[in-house]
Amino acid sequence: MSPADAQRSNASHPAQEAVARAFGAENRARLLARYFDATQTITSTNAWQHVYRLLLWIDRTTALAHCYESDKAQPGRAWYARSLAFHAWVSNALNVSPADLGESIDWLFREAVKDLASRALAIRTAVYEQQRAPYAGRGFPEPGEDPELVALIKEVVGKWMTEEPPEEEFRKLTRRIYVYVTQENKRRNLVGEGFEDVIAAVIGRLRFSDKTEIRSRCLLHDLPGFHAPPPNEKPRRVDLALLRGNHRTLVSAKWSIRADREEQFHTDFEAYARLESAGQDFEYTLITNEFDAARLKAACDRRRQNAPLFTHVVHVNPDAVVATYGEAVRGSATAVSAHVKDGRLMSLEAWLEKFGRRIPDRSGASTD
DNA sequence: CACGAGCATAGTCTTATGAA
DNA sequence: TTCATAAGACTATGCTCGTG
Repeated sequence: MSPADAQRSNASHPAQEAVARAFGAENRARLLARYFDATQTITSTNAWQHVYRLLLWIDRTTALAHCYESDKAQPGRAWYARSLAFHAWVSNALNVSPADLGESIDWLFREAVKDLASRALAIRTAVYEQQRAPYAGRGFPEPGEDPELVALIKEVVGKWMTEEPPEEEFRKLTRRIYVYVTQENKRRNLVGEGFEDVIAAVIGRLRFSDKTEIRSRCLLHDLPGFHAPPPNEKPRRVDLALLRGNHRTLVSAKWSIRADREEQFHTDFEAYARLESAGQDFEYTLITNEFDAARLKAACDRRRQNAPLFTHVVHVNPDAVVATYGEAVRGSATAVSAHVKDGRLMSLEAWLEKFGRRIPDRSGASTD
């Protein structure tokens, strides 16, 4: 946190008070501190549970835990069955009923947006009146006017209405619906950077035998043993960097993966390798919550020259992927279950365990 | 404080491929 | 022909930072 950030953040802020940037680094850190301070045990084994409690959410169109693109997860389509299986698996693993899962997950988003809705609906009345004044009396539409949506509502529930609501109330309703629906689009930022934050927070709270320094979204050349890029090249950032002794792990943390974004894995690594200045190996590890078998397979198999691109490919919980695909395993899913079995697709737990055990004295030199 | 550029996050939508 | 999978393109959004 920079001095300016520290100055802005007021320690006496009550938890519910409005914050300037609900999804910003400062507020995420504040919320995560609150969450983890109230959490007794954080272990490699339950790390994935914290990830899901904090970040996983319910897809409103299916009312099931989100694991795949919404359009392919609609009732009757292939991923609806898998979404059901995933929902069942998560509920069971978190020890809540399928009906209550929604209240047990998505903590970070639900906390961050708590006062966003009311702020989105708020109108600075004086300014608003002034803005509309020149057009007064000309029948200009009011904000929230949406005859089609109103017609839809009336069509479905109208017969239960004892009287016709005033137009103004319908405008309030349509505005609230709009805010509610579009709120979902704001999730992406929080999931993405929040994923990095949560992993960093978990690692920071695990008791490793060796001290580990964790940096989020830092510049590559601020890490030991990396050059600054030439002036005509933009500086590189690393999602997550773990430093321990002379051991450097660069982590790419992606909640989900798409083909076009995969290309970046390669160009990022190419830059990292080219700008390496210490003449020593570094790890390049992917952590993801992607559920698509083909994308996971591609990440596991992706190569650079004569070696796998990623030192490790880590999934929040591969058991969830296996359970989601269920019995009907074919195509890429076959390869993925093989990768799970042979450890190429690692669980977050296994990766944290492995990381916690490693002692960086490969050279045999004294660490004193 | 307002504004915009630039970067970054992710999900959604569209098109291509291949198998039944 | 139909459908799921796979690959790729596109979009909605927020934060940070610099500028006026």
